[in-house]
Amino acid sequence: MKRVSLKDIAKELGVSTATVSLVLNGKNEKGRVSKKMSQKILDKAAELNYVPNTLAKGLKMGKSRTIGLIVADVSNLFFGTLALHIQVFAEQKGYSVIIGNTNEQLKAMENAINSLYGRQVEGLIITPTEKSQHLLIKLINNKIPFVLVDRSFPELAVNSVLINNYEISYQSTEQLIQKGCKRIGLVTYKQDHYHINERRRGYEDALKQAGIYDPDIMEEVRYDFLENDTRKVIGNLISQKEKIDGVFFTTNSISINGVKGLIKNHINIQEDIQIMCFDENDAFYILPYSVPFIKQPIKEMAKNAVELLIDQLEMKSEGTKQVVVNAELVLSRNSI
Amino acid sequence: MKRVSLKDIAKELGVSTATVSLVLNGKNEKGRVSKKMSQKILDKAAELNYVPNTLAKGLKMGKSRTIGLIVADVSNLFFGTLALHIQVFAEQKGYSVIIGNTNEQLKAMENAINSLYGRQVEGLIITPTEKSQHLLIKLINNKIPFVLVDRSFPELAVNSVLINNYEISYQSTEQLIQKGCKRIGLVTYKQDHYHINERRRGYEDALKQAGIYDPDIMEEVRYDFLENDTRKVIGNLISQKEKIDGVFFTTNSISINGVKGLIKNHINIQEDIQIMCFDENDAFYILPYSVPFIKQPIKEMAKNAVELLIDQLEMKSEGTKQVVVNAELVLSRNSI
DNA sequence: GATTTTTGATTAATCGTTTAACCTCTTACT
DNA sequence: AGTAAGAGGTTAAACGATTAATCAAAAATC
Repeated sequence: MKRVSLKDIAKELGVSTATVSLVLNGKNEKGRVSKKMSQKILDKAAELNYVPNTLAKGLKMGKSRTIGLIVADVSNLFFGTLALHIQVFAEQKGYSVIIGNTNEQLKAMENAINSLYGRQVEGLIITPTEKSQHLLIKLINNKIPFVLVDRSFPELAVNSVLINNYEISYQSTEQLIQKGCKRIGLVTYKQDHYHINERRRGYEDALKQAGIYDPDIMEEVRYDFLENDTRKVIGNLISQKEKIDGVFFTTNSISINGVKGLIKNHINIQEDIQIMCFDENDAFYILPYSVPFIKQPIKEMAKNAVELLIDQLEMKSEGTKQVVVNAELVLSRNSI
Repeated sequence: MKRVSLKDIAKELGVSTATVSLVLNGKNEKGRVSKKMSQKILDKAAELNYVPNTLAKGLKMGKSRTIGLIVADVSNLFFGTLALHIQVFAEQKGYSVIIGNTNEQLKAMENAINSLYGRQVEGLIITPTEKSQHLLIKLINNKIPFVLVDRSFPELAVNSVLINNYEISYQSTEQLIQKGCKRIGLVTYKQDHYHINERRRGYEDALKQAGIYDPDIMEEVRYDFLENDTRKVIGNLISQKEKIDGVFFTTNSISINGVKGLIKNHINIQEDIQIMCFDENDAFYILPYSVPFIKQPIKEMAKNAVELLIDQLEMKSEGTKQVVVNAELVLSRNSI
């Protein structure tokens, strides 16, 4: 079925498209179009089921009312939830969302940016991949508004929405210490993401503060070999001559795999070893022992990212802004 | 920064936009444009960082190369994963994805359809809400190609990608029976979704076949009061005079809440009661006992949905097609 | 040398909207 | 009556791209 255009309505009514456009956009101030005609146009539009062509409008107006969202990982709950919340908030503000995916690949991020740019997005919300600073700088030079979420580069003055990675990690580690842990291991990614490193720094500082810092029980795993590497480092950790009594996992995926590894090695979580996990997971509510974890306020992050971006787009705001939302330390399973 | 258009390149080179367009689209067959000119245009385009305006092109060509994705629930891992896989497959085929969200609300689904239609999507992939048949019929009348995923309406001859809900549920229930369960309860949604009811039917038929069917231990929960209702019905189930020894949960969210409820009531899963959960969850890999569950092939569903839709768009296929992909019964936690 | 072909481009219309500028009647005012 | 103002529209250009039709000059053919 051919789509109904302004022209179709105009033709049926014997008026010009200008008149129709004026009426349908509520722009007939000062009685430019008569009541009667207005009504006829409105009626006809409804009758024909007219839906304006957003592309044409966007082309003419130079505004697409679309924002691009570039996320990292297809199969990660965190990004999925973030994406869908962003969509909801954006829609509330009258913007549509087109998504792009990087799979943590720099090249894919570049492609996504170009593709979305070609689709005339007015701005971008991005969870940048490692070493993507130059792409962001290009965006800045081209004056394309964007907001980073979840991750950022401290050396770049850009809009961002992050959680308090350092602080919450420090506090979480302190918790373990308060519980009596003396040798707290770490499992983190081997990479160069600021936000992950901040988590590590928080952990390290808490240990130093308590005087129990030991680099020997800090392990790194590769993103592309997460399962195997985690299994391996868990093995390392538990076979230390001086037994460890706690572990801090710096991401969701590491937490899951770390817990799996501990269980597989018949470690009794909470009795033999205390753990602290980054990110929420349904599993933590279900396990027969209480798993303390750091809950990221995903919805709030989404909200802030959308607002920050749209403020930029609508010129409500100048300069860059760094928003930090607080993660929450969930100790007891009061939800059960 | 003003976006670079064909016109800009043309002006700088002193040629017409037509020439530029021809070259940049590789349409200069039969030597319509000279080698030299071609190269100059290509170079200039690269120099100016030209990115074609997909909106303008779409307007002109009557093809947006965009598909709309309408999913149900923001915070559900299943849909998030589905959405992102669909995006990846669509991109591989040269299509962008715009997402809409229904939150299981009929009105929101209608809005989403209109919004996406206005954005000239060429087709839609939809997880339809309850009672949305009339919206789909409208789509059919307007000859807008679409594919339903995860859910469908058996009375409508439409394209769909579903899993083998009935069969896998039947088999899963048989498993419980084989394990020796004699009284297997059910927790499902109180609603009118065909796919969920098929799951129930599979469960029921398996019980009937085994001669242990009992409507008294089939419970329903409301979507909007999932947590409370689940807690309540779990209470009902475990306080039956004749003790139940198994439960079948028909969705992911019900499974999670159901397990929570059982644990809260100090039921010993696997010893006191066998369970069977619909949908994968990290939790099931981590629990100290093995939780059998039905794993949906989300990626395959996404792939099929995208292919089905694009075949329609590109006229490779006529009529409607119902694809059924097989879910997998995961019994042992061999992943740990 | 005249005509045809080929080469290498341009012109102009079009997609669906928007909007500044213009036009033509009525009606009102002095 | 003459003119200004208001009412109610229309015209036409523009957004950025595509493409059928056309054109001019050079090369090839007879």
